[in-house]
Order: sequence, then structure tokens, then C-alpha cells
Amino acid sequence: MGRGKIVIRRIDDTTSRQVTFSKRRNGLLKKAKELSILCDAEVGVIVVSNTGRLYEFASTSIRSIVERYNKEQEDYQLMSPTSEAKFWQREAETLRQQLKYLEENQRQLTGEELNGLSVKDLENLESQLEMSLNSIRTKKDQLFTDEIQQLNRQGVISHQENMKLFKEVNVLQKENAELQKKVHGENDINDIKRYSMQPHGFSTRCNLDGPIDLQLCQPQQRDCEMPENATNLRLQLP
Amino acid sequence: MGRGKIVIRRIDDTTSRQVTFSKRRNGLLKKAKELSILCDAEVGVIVVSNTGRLYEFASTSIRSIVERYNKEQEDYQLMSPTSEAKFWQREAETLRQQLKYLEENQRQLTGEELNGLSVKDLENLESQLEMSLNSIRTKKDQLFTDEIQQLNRQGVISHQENMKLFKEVNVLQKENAELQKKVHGENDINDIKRYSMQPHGFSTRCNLDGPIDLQLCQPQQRDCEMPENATNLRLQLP
DNA sequence: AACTATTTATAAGA
DNA sequence: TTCTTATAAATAGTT
Repeated sequence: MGRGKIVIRRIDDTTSRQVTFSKRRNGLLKKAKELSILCDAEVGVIVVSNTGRLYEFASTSIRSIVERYNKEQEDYQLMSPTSEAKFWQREAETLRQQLKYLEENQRQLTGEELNGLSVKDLENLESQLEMSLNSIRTKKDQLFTDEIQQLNRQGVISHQENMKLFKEVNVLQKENAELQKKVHGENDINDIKRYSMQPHGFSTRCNLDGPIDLQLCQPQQRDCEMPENATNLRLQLP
Repeated sequence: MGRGKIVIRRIDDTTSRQVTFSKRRNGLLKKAKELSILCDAEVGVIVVSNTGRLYEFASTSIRSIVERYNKEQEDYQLMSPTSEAKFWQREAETLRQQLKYLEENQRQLTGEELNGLSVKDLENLESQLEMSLNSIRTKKDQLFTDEIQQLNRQGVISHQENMKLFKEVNVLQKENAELQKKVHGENDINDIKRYSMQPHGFSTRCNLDGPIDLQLCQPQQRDCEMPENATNLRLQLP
């Protein structure tokens, strides 16, 4: 009874589950009240949200009964051993039934026990499993993508560190050259020339590191004159 | 939500109050169940008709509390009440754990809750679901095949019955012809000729029934000169 | 117990 | 949360 038809199964999205909870809780309490008035019946409704908040409706006398049982629940030392035993026995019975239901469901879901199912049932199962497979594959793809992104981030970081180190080396080389000049005067000009070449060597190494730094998108290299597939092109050259 | 609008006050007419009680009680319990499933909430509903009959809905753990609204009945004397309580408490704990495990498992199986799973886990799930789908599809195919076989058996039976009837008719016709001959002498030979033509009409009807008798495998027709795909071939001919 | 014209609840979207 | 609105669902009155 809304814009679209829904199937009755747990709503995954937290927000819409809360919204639905709020709406339907109000609806349920309203209907409980109407029933009690229209039909002169005693009606009690307790609703506990999965965040633990409690809502209730109780017509007349049931309220006191509910309160009494709530109190008993809090400290069931007050319970006589016999009724406590019965309480747990019933609890066990309930759980056993749920378990049975879930197990049956699971056997169908895993295709172990399909007897007694109609073609319609099987088609429902089929489409449910296809949806499941879809979620799982989506999740797997996401994990892959995450890993790739992580690798990329690491690649970018080490590239940045390389650049930092390169600049530092450059500065030191210049300092060094200056010092050499001061120490030896201008006796040997070749030494200075050789030092000034080294930064080029470094920058070449940076370009060679490129292919190792596998990236889906790599904005840092956009201004390079070589395209992403430089390595491949180079391999095709003599 | 009915033919007319109503005001919410006690329905005076006993009959229609009972009818409305029945309808609205069911509606309330249904909605309580839906709320508990959709929103993963604990919901308990108790309804006592003004004739004293009790109806209830309770999701999971509330159930055991609510059930104590019912008058306690059977007494178990086998154990001391205290140890019996402990026994059932332990039983409930065990079952609850199993339930939790199964529910988690099922969430994964349906792709609802995939967080914390590795790629390996997801691949396992994936292949499990693929196997499930396989079983289900195999089962579905089997159901189809079964149905086809059933239809075939019926077809064969009715064909055999047709043949039997045809033979009987033939016999009767011959007898009839003989009788006619005896009654009228050989005055009118055309009558006899007309009777002897009827069997051909029957046999033609039998052949026309063939195409209705759709069969994937039809061992009964193996000795026919036409292959299984006779229908298809026939369609391609002028 | 069905049916069906209406009312009511509510899912989806702002 | 609250409002709106299209649509699904519940059900009042009827058969």
C-alpha cells in the first residue's frame, strides 16, 4: 500500500528501515486501538525497535498484566523454579521451531532439498540466488577496486617522496659544488660540470619508475610529454 | 477502508462486531508480523475477544514472555524444578547460538551482509550459490520433463483407447453390413460401401492427434520412418 | 465465505 | 521529521 509493492523481508537500508518502522508502528498502534474500541476487546501491543526503544498500546486491564510480566522479566529470581523451567522450555521450543524453519530454508537455498517445490517456488529461489550472486560479485569487485586504489595511493606517495628526495639531492649537490669551488678555487671546472649533470640522471630514474606505479588515473603525469602507454610504444621500437 | 466510512466507537450489533473483530484481528496480527520482519523489531500483540478467547502474535523472545499470559498447565515432575529450569535454560542458549549462526550464514547466502568477508570467502559463496542454482534449475527441468512425460502417457493411453474403439467400430460396422445384407438381400450395395469407408475417417483423426502430443523423447515413435524433428522438417517443406 | 467499492495505510520522493 | 501523492492493502457493507 504505497508507491510500489514490497516484499516482507528485513529492510536492509537503515534509514528507510527506521522510517518504515516509525510509520508502521504508528499504524499498528492505531489499529490496535481501533480494534479495542470497535469490538470491545482487550488488546495489548508491545513494540521494541532494534535500537531498544519501547512503544506500547494497551487497552484497560492488559496494561497492568504487561507491567507485571515486565517486572517479572527483570528479576526472575522471583519466579518459582517450576515456572522458570517452563519459561525456558517454551523459549527452547520457540527457538527450535525457528531453527527448523531456517534450516529448511537454507536447504532450499543451497539446492539440497527441493522436493515438494513447485516450478513457481523454484523460479523464486532462482531469482533470489541470482540477486545474491549479484551482491556478492558487486562486493568482490568493490574489494578489487579498493585494493587498486590503495596501491595507487601508495604509488603516488612514493612518487612524491621520490620527488622530495630528488630536490633535496639537487640542493645538496649545488651546495657541494659551491663548497668545492671555495676549496679548490676555479682550478678544475670539469668537476662542477659533472655535478650539474646528476639531476638529469635522477629525473630519468623517475620516468623509469613510472611503469611500476600502475594507476588507473594518474593526474600527476598529465603534464609529461609521454603518454601512459609509453612503455608499450618503447617496446615496439628497434 | 470499506464500502462506507465508519466512526471508531463500539459496534452495537453483536454479529457485525464479531465479524469486524475477526477481520481486524487478523489484520492487526498480520501487520504486527510484517513490522517485526520489515524493521527487525520485537513485536508482541495480545488480543482477548469479549467472549474471552485469546489471540496473539509475538516475534522471537517476546513470545516466551507473552506465552506466560496463558494459564500454566502441565507439570513436569521428572526433574527437580530448579535443575529442570537450568536444563531448559542451557538448551535455549545452545539453540540461540545455532540460530545466530544460521541467520548470519543466511544473510551471507542471500548477499545481505557481506562486510568482513575476503575475496576468497566471496568466491566460495559465489560457487556455492552457483551450485545451488544448478540444482534448482536441474530440478525445474526435471519437473518440466515429468509433466511432459505425464502428458505423453495420457496421450498414448488415449491414442490406444482410440485404436481400441476404432477396431470395435470396425467390427460393429462389418456386423452391421452383414446384417443389412441379410435383411435387404443384395438390393443396395452402396450402403455397404459407405460403411466400409468410415474406418478411414477414424484413422485420419488419429494422425491429426499426433502433433498435439508434444514429446521431447518419444520411444513409441522410434520405429516410424519420420525422425523426432519431423514437425520442424514438415514446416520447412512447401 | 466471497466479493468489491471505498477507505485507509503507506512507499517513495521532496 | 513531516508533507505529498500514487498505489497497495484493508475492510465495510453486500451477496
